[in-house]
Amino acid sequence: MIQQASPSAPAAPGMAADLAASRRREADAALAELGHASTAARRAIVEAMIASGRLETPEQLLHDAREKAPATSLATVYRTLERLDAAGRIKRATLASGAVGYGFCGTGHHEHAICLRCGLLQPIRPCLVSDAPDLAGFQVSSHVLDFYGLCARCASEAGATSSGSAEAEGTGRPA
Amino acid sequence: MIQQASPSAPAAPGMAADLAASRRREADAALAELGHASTAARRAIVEAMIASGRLETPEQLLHDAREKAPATSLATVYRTLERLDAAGRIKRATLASGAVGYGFCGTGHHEHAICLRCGLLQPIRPCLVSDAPDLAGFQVSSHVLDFYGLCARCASEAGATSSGSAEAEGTGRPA
DNA sequence: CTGCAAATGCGACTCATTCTCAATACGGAC
DNA sequence: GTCCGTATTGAGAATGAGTCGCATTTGCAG
Repeated sequence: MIQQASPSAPAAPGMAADLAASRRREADAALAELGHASTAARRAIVEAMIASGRLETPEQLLHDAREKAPATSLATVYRTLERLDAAGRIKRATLASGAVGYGFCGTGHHEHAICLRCGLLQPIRPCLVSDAPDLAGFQVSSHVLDFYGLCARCASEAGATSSGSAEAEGTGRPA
Repeated sequence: MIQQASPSAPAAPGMAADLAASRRREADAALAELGHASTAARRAIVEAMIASGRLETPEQLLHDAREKAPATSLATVYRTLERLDAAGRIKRATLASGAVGYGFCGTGHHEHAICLRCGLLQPIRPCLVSDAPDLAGFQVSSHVLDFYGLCARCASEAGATSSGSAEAEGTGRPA
C-alpha cells in the first residue's frame, strides 16, 4: 500500500554499489548495536527498511527482505521490528490508507515528517522542542513531534493529477 | 489497565452535581455538533470519556457507559469512537502497558500531555508549533506533538512507592 | 401519535500480531 | 576448520482488537 521507490534488488553496478554497501554497513551497525546475532533474515529486513526510507507494512518488508533472504517469515519480520523498536530505532505510524507502517530511523532523538501518501520518513534534526512547557507538575519524560503531509514528489504528483495515483486516500489527518 | 479517578456513578449531591451537569452539557454539545442523533448509549459513552479525562480502553468505556446505559454494546463504543474521531474529538494513544486508550479532547487544535501511568490527558493550549520548519518541499498539512511522562499525582506516587501501583509499567517510551 | 431513517445489540467474522515448537544457523572455543 | 550450546528461525495455530451484517429498537420530524 505504500510506494516502493528504490530498488531493493542486488545493487546495480556503478555508483549504486556504494549506496548498497553503505546500507549494508548501516544495517550491520544497527544489528551489532542491538547485541543480537546478525542473521541473514535480520540483515535483509533491516537493509530493506533502510533502503526504502519509508514506512512500510510488515507484509511489504517481508516481500522486500525475501529478495535477499528468501526463506524469511512474517514472524521474523515482527520479531525484528520488536527488537529494533526496543532499541528506539523504529518509527511506527498509521498512514491515511489505514495501513500501519514501520520505518527505520537513525540514532538519537529527532522529529519526523511523514508523507501520508507514500510513507516517506524524513528525519528532522535537531529536535525542535527544546523545552517542555510548564504543565502544573507534569513530569515530561519524552515527546513526539510528527509532521504529516505530502513529500515534494507526492505533492507535485497530486497537484498534476487531482486524484492521487497511490492507494492511500488523503484525509490529511493521521490516525 | 488505566486508572479511573473520578466516580462515574450518578452525581453525588452538592457541588458535584454542577460538574455532572456540565459534563452532560458538554457531551450533548459534542453530539449535537456531530449532527447525529443523541441516543442514550452515545451520551453515556461521551459523558464517561469527559468524566474520566483520561485515555481509556474501549472495554473500560463500555463498563463506564453501562452505568448509565446498561444495554450498551462494545460495537457501539467503537462506532461512537469512530464518529468522534472523524470529528477530530478523539485522542488515541498506546500507553506504557501496551493498552490502546481513547480520550476525549475539546475542539480546536492543541497539544497533549499524556501520563503513561494513569492515562491522564492534559490539553496544552495554545498550539506550541507555530511554524513548520523548511522541509525541502514537504507540504505539512498537520502535526502532532505529544508529551509523555507522569502527571503530578502519579509522579508523587511513583516517588513514594518505588514500584508503581498502577498496572502500566513504565518504559518511559510511548509506543 | 406515527412513520421512517438512523442507531443499536448481538454474534459472526477479519486480519494484524503473537505464540509454540521442532529444526536450523550463528559464532565462540578449541 | 570443526564442534557445540544457544539464539534464532519458519510454519502454522492461536489470540484478540476491531468490524460487519442484520433484525430490532429508538429518536425525532411532521
